[in-house]
Order: sequence, then structure tokens, then C-alpha cells
Amino acid sequence: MSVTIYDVAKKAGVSIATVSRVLNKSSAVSDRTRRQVEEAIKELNYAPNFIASALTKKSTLTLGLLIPDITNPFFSELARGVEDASNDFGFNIIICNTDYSLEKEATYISLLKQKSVDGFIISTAYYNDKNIIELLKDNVPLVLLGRDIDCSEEYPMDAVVSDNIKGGYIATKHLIDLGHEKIACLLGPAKIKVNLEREKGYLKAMKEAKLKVYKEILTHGDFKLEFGYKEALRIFKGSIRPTAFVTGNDLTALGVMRALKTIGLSVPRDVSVVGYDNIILAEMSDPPLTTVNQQMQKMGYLATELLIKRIKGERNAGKKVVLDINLVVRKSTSKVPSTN
Amino acid sequence: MSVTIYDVAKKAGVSIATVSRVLNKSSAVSDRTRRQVEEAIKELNYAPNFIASALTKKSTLTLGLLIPDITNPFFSELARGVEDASNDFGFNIIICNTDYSLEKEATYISLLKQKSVDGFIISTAYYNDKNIIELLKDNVPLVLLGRDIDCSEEYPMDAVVSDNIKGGYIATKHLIDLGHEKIACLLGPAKIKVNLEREKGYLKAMKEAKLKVYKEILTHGDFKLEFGYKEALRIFKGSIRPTAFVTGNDLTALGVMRALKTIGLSVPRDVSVVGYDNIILAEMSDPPLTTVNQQMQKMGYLATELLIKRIKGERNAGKKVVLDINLVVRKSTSKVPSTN
DNA sequence: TTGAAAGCGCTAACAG
DNA sequence: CTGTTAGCGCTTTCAA
Repeated sequence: MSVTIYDVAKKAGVSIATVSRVLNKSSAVSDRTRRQVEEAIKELNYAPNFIASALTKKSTLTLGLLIPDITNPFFSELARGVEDASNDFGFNIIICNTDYSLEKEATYISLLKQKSVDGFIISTAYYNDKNIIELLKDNVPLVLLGRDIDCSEEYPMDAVVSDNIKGGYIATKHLIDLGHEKIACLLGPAKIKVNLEREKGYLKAMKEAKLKVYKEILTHGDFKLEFGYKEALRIFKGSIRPTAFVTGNDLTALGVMRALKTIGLSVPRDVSVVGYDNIILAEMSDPPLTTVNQQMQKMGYLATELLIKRIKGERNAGKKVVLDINLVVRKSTSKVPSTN
Repeated sequence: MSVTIYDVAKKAGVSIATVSRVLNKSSAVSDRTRRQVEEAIKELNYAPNFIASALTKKSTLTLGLLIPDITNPFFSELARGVEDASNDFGFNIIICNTDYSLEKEATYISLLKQKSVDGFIISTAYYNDKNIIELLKDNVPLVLLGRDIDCSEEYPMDAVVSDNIKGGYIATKHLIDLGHEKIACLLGPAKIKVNLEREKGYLKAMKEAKLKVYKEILTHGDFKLEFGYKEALRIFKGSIRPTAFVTGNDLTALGVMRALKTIGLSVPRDVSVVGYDNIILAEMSDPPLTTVNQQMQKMGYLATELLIKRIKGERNAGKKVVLDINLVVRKSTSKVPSTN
């Protein structure tokens, strides 16, 4: 029905092989025939069918992006970086929301393999994610984005992350410098490596300052607002009353602030709160959130660039890129209230 | 390299046609051979190559989604609905960010056509979008999402939108009921039909209440926070001082609120603000935003369902779905301040 | 520099 | 119910 390489060949009076050559610049074609072919292409408004070429070339110029949930601003920022890079390098991305489910992740992976994507960008990995290991075994090009897993020794792997230990550290240190001593720490799932690293940073800062760590106020949950909300309420019913919170992401921090408001505490006068990520919400909340800034779009872009180079055979796997992070101080943190 | 239908056929001792038959349940196969084939498939861990089947079946089970920017929460909500429906019906989506550029839109469209997507879901359309008309002419399955264009007479087209006239109306009416008379209206681009419709709703409410419409405070810009910010500042430098704002989306409303804060006005005590969309930001802002609630994920889901039915030939084009909307009253609106 | 022809992995008549 | 075979549209040897 639509115009094919045969139509072009006929019109240009050459063979389809020649048309293919000018299309792919794969081998020399005389100027004259090239021009003929190009003209035919233009006249017929011909565009090669990628499916057909994918079948022989084994390249679809399509990447799979696995994220938990695109409506989470952290992931939509990552996705934007990924899509921008894809576009810049002539690729497209298929987006998949896994909702933190390993089964969904596995299902998507096998589907995308059937669709012959050239590689995967994965932001859903648990620290020991079986699906990833499987992919690695099969030598499928992939890069982890904002996540890392524990197996780098066995298989070389690419990952683009930010410095989460530092992130946990500077968030905590900031509060310590403001005089806080009882600092609660509400992190995301312990199954996700970044949270373990942020916890390390938190512990490091606490230890350096010789502050006591209370396990009642150091917990792992998820990345949702409700977690921060409920956990803060729970904590304030207990005996350890923190004057500050370090959190796993901005949504959790917003949840904490909401809980605080509920029980009549003011941020930052009574309690200080530090977020993580610096999503757009962070600067619009009341009060605007002091938070650890991750360069999300940049991470997405770099990860995709790495992957594409890997696919093109321009490099081997095994590179870990750690982006720097920094603290953005806004209005949700202040000096510890005097307890006289 | 990987296992093909030939390997399965050989192992099961049948022809590839038979394997294909059990794969696609396309015609009857005896129970016995079916079982043999299924066993071979399992043993070889075979998964059909979608690229190959796409070449013959002319179906990729892949949809193209065109949105301006996935980091905009409105579009990420739509995208989530689209992806959920796609997944439920066995499709995948390729996401493209057009940044409101018709050129980018056109480039993506032709690329995706080459990749043989089965259809398009488009949230980027201007009211007279040439790219869309082109697609329509070529009889490419597509559905407009949250957008509409002016050509329904020539070509039948599907669209899922919400009732924007009503949206503009109830937002304005709410303010009028609170006693406001000078109501500013800051809408998105006039090139996008929804904004014209919301304007209609605004004008209708104003007219009903016999209120004067000042063109100085009824403007079109874009959907960004900066627009609301700058426009609000501009307006308060002028002679018409509104006591309330109706806006084109929540981001614009947040921009307005920020501007108001800058010039020392309090929301809602001095000025009331109504947003549009009800993105997650709306309930987290200070004060929480009264806004027109659109069912974004539902819109995305329905649009995708429509498209897939169209692709499967279960229905013809030409359906317009208009979802209802409602006003969510929060804390950014209150009675007009007395002017004594 | 060019063309003929053999696939890529699968589907879909057509025959039997 | 099953096998043979001719493509789908393109790339890529291999010869010429």
C-alpha cells in the first residue's frame, strides 16, 4: 500500500540494493545514480520502513525505560532527560510504569525483549534485583539510573547515580550545625540501595557529632507522602521527640510537614525538615523546603548517552557515574528551638 | 543467535506453520500437537520476535504519545492513564516531548510512522494543527487527548476532553458567588482550543452576573508559572485592580500567588485565586488551591481505549468524549474584601 | 559501482 | 488438522 524501496528503485531505474546503499551510505555509489535515487525518493515521498530494516539490522533504535511511576515528579524529571538524549541520538523510548512490582518489571522486560529494544534504562532496581541479573547474564545493554545493585563483581554494569552517602550526610550535617541533636530519619525502602547509602550518610554525620542515634526515629518505609505523614504522627506519640527530620524524598518531607501542622507544630520554628531530590514541589510548599538537590534530568541524559554508546559498540560496560549533589537551603530549617 | 520458530518446529517435529498456529490460536490444532509445541516452546524458552511478526501482520502493538512535556504534572498524569490502558490491552507506548513545537511534533510523527506505530495519542494539538490534519488525511488512527481541533466536519476524529466551557464557568461563578466583581482571567495560549472554551465559560459567567469584562485583565499566555507571576505583577501596576483570578492551570495560579506574596497581598484575604487541573501541587501549595478538577488519568485511559478499539476495527472514528469536571474548593478563595 | 539473490523471523493463503 | 510456500520491506554478501 505505501511506497517501498522497490518503487523507488523502479522510478530511479536502479536496483533496490543501490537504493539501500544511498539510504544507508553503506558503500560508494556514483554521484549520478545517487542523485537519481534521491530524486525518486523525494518525488515518491518515500520513507524507509524501520520494522523491515530492524529485522535484518537487528536494531530498532528504541530503548526501554523502566520506572516505578511517571506521575512521581522525580521520575518524570529522569524520564525527560532520557527522552531528550534519546531524541538527540535518534532513538525513541518506550516507557513502562512498574509500580515497584518485580513481577510487572519482569513482564515488561520480556515484552520489550520481544519487541527487540536495543537496550534498557532502569530506575526500578532493588539492590538484589533478579530481573537485572538475568538481563546482565544475557548481555543485554542496560544502564541503571538513580539506582544501583550489588553484583558489580560478577558482571560489569553501567549506572548513573548521585552521591547518596554525601546526600544523607549533608542533610544531617546541616541540621546538626543548626544545633539539632534529636534528628529523625525517614527513608525509603531498605530494599533500594540508595536508602541504605543515605542512612550511612546520616549515621556518619551523627557519629561525627557524637550524637545518639535512636532507632525509634530512624525508619524505612516508602517514598510517599503518606509515609511521612503517618510516621511523623507515630513518632510524636512516642517518647523520643525529634526537633528535626531528614527524609528520603521531598514527598515524604511534605508528609512530615503536613503531620506537624496537624499537631500544631510550626516548621521551622518548632521542627526543621529536610527533603531529598528537589522536585518542583519543594520550592512551592509552605514553607519552601530545604532539600538535597539531585540533577535529575542530567542523570537521565547521561545514562542514556552511556547506553547508546554501549549499543553502538563505542564502549564497554562497567562504568559508574556518580553525580554530585548539593543542599538547597530554603525555609523549612532553622536553629533548634531553645528548650529552657 | 536466539531461538526461532524453526527451532521450536524442529524440536516439536512439526512445521513452522503449526507453531505459528498455536502461538496465534489462528486456526485449529489438534490437542496432541499443541501440547508438543507448547512443550518445545517451554523447553527452548522461546519467545516470538515481534519485529518479524509486525512485518507481516502490520501491527506493532505500539502507540505513539505526543505531549508537550512529561515533567508537567498535568501531562504526566495523562501519560500514566495512557500507559495503564496500553498495558491492559497489550500495547506499549513511545513517549515524545514536543515542547509545544510544531516542528518537533512533525518530526516525531514521521519518525513514529516509520516505526509503524499502530496509532497516535496526541495532547499537543493547536486548534488548527496541520500535522493532525495530515494524519487524518492518511487515515492514521489517532485520538486527541485533552485537546481538540477545528475540522470535525471534514474528517471524523476521536477526542477525549473535559468540559472546558463549564470549567471556565464554574471557576468564575464560584468567585462571583463570593462577591467578586473585578475578576482577572489568565489563560493559556489562544492557539489551543481549550483556552478559548474556558474563556467562553468565563465570559458567560461574567455576563450572567452582568459584570464588566476588562480586557486589560483577560489575557492569554502560556501554561507556565512565570506567566502567572509576571502577568499578576503587570496587572497590579495597572489601573484595574482585580480581587480575584481565574487561571488556565494550577502552575499559572501558583505563579499568581507568588506574585501576590511579593507585593504584599494575602491570599485569600486580599485576593482570591482559582487554578485549573488539580495537579498534586494544588493541594500542597500555601494556601492550598481552589481549582477545577480534571480527571486526567481517566482521560488518558479512555483515550487509549478508544484508540485501541479503533485500531482493532471494533469501531469507527468520530467519537467525542467529554468528561465532567468539578470545582475543588480549598483555601485560596474567599469572600471579596470589603472596600469601605 | 552496480545487480541478483539469499535471508531476517514470522504469517497466511493454499493444498492436501 | 497440517505442511509448503510465498511474501512482509529491507540489508548484505557475492559476482559481475
